[in-house]
Amino acid sequence: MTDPPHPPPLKRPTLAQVAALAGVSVSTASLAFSGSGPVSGAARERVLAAAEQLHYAGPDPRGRSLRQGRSGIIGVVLEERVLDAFRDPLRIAVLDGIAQETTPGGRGLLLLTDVGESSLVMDAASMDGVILLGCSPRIARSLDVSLRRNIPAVAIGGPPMAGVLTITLDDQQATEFEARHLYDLGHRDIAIVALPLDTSMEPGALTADRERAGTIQVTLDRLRGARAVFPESTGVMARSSLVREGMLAGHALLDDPERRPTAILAQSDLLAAGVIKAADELGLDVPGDLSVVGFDGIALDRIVPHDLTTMVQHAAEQGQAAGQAVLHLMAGESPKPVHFRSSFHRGGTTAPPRSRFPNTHSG
Amino acid sequence: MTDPPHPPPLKRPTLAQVAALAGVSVSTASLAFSGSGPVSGAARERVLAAAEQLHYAGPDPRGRSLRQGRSGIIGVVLEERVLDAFRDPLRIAVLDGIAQETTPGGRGLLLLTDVGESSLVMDAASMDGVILLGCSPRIARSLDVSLRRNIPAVAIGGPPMAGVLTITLDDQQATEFEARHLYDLGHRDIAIVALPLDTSMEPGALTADRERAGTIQVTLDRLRGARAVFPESTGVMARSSLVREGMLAGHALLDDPERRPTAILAQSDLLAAGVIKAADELGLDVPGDLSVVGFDGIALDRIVPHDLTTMVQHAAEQGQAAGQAVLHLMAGESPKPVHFRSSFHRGGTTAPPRSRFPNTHSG
DNA sequence: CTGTTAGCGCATTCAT
DNA sequence: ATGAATGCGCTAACAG
Repeated sequence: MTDPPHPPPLKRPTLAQVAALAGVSVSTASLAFSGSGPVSGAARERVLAAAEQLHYAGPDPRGRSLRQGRSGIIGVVLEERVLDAFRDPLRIAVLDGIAQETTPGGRGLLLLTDVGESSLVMDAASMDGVILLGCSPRIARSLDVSLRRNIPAVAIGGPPMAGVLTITLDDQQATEFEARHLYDLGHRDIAIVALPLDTSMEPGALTADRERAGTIQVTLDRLRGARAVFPESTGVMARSSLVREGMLAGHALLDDPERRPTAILAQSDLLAAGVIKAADELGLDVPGDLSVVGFDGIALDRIVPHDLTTMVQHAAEQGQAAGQAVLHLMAGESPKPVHFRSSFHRGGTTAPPRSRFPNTHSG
Repeated sequence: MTDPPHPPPLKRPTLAQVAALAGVSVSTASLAFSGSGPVSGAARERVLAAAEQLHYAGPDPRGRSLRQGRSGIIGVVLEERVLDAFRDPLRIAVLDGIAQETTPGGRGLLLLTDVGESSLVMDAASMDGVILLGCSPRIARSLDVSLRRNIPAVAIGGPPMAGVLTITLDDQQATEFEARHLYDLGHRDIAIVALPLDTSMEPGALTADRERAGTIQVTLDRLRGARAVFPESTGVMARSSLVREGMLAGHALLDDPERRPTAILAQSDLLAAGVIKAADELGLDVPGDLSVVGFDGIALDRIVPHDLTTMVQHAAEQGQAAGQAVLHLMAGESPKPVHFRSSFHRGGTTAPPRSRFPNTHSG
């Protein structure tokens, strides 16, 4: 925060000046703008004319916000830089849902990226409410400030936190459902392509050590769901939810024909798309040689020509629910916690495993 | 704005209360927090202790912002709803560039979607500066309010507007360059897949009427560039920059073998990817049977297995430039206008057209 | 219908 | 090094 000492504060006309020019009191002028009180048509006319003449653009939000005790701004905390956060179509859909609910009524969304000196931002910004996207414990630090300010907070996913209305997701159960789907098809040797376990972790094999050090709830939950069916399953951790990352992971898991799993459970659709592309490059048929499931249910049908088997998340609705919840909290109400369930989409990327021993094929 | 009458303003501790508890004056307490003046270590200690005890989370941004005349908030105006705006990877990159430059120093980005009652938001939000993304004239209305408030404004692309520092792009020249590339390869019969001409326009054929009614600068500029080389060229207008839309457009242009162009100039890489997919579906070889160029230079190599010939825009840098410019304006300086040039990327999706009359093939 | 009064919470003079 | 006073621009009570 080493700005030049005093960025010259532009001089703007004030309501008092307008009132003076119009020959009315400030309160009358105020009413003329807000329309929330009885003002004679003539008075209003004069005020507006005076405003026009002075290039007065309406009440200054700063004064208004100080007086009213609210700013009309809702913060959205992202855990990554914008580029990474919005590369994920799911997150965009969530944000869109939030925007749909909250921006009517003259409210705005303040984007806060929780990187570096973000706590400064949370300090400096005046928000009426805050929505948290993403959910490592590091975020708790930022959150702490909001809570101390008594700013209503809503989180989507993530661990339950005191003072935060959390919109809960079924990551674990949903993944377990998928895993069971693979199990029921006959798969016994599956591999996982996981999302990052921690923001500061390098991608690589999914070792027990790294898992223990993991902090990102959604990754851990989905892992847990997979382990409920395949306790010994392992795999690789990707750097982020990107097709490219999925390809790298896919090659890591599939390049060696000796140790190929019969199915891969990817923790996002984009990762799954990458895995399928890797399989394509290796000449493997999906689902003939390899079953693949994703997670999210984003429209992927143009990236890979497959109809991906996945768990569909209702992202826009999650965003809307978060938006509604924070508005309710701001109004002093006590909205009930919401839980979202994913829906299973049986696409065309899963099938029974090809027998390892074609000659025992009892057909 | 029909909120319940009086959303109960949460009671938060004030600096005065902290000062009282600490046994110092408010000004001393203020200095203890801002650190911008001489305070004895002992006094600071006492103030911080008192703050801790009262759960005081630091100076309230509202009072501070009113007093200092600035809020630390930079507005970003989008012309569409979040979902549409951020489906475009280019826009995300631009936003990321903006964030990189502006969010250090404790500033936040306020997302303003210019839909519906947006002008309310521009009225209500206190911003120190504003950056405009997208550029239909409708935006001028929103802008008007900011300008009247003397809020520094920077636009990326779009028509020059009074009072706005515009970061100019070379859409027209860049498209002309691409068109000439196709011409030089021997193409004489090309079709255009255009971005929307107006936010309220249905997709369909690119007629002269619709073009005249077009309002979106970037689309018009790129059309103009194409026309500089192929004055008679026509094509279709897509609904937005999406692969799916590109496929629809591609089929519209390619399904009838009798009237197939030898090359398609798409106004975005995503549209180009869709065109290529449509060509694939029709059994057409790219670039053998059809040359395709895009625009933007986003990393597309995982969506279609082609290396797309395109004009690379330096999106992140554009965002950074806009961020820097608005910061300079806020500091009272007069930054110079910036112009960005796209770079031509010769990929593998363009080649000379196959002769229409193989038997005249003079090889 | 209109004007008067009184702060909202804070950073900043200018004294001491 | 500290404190007292001032007002940033506005809106909400209340009084007329």
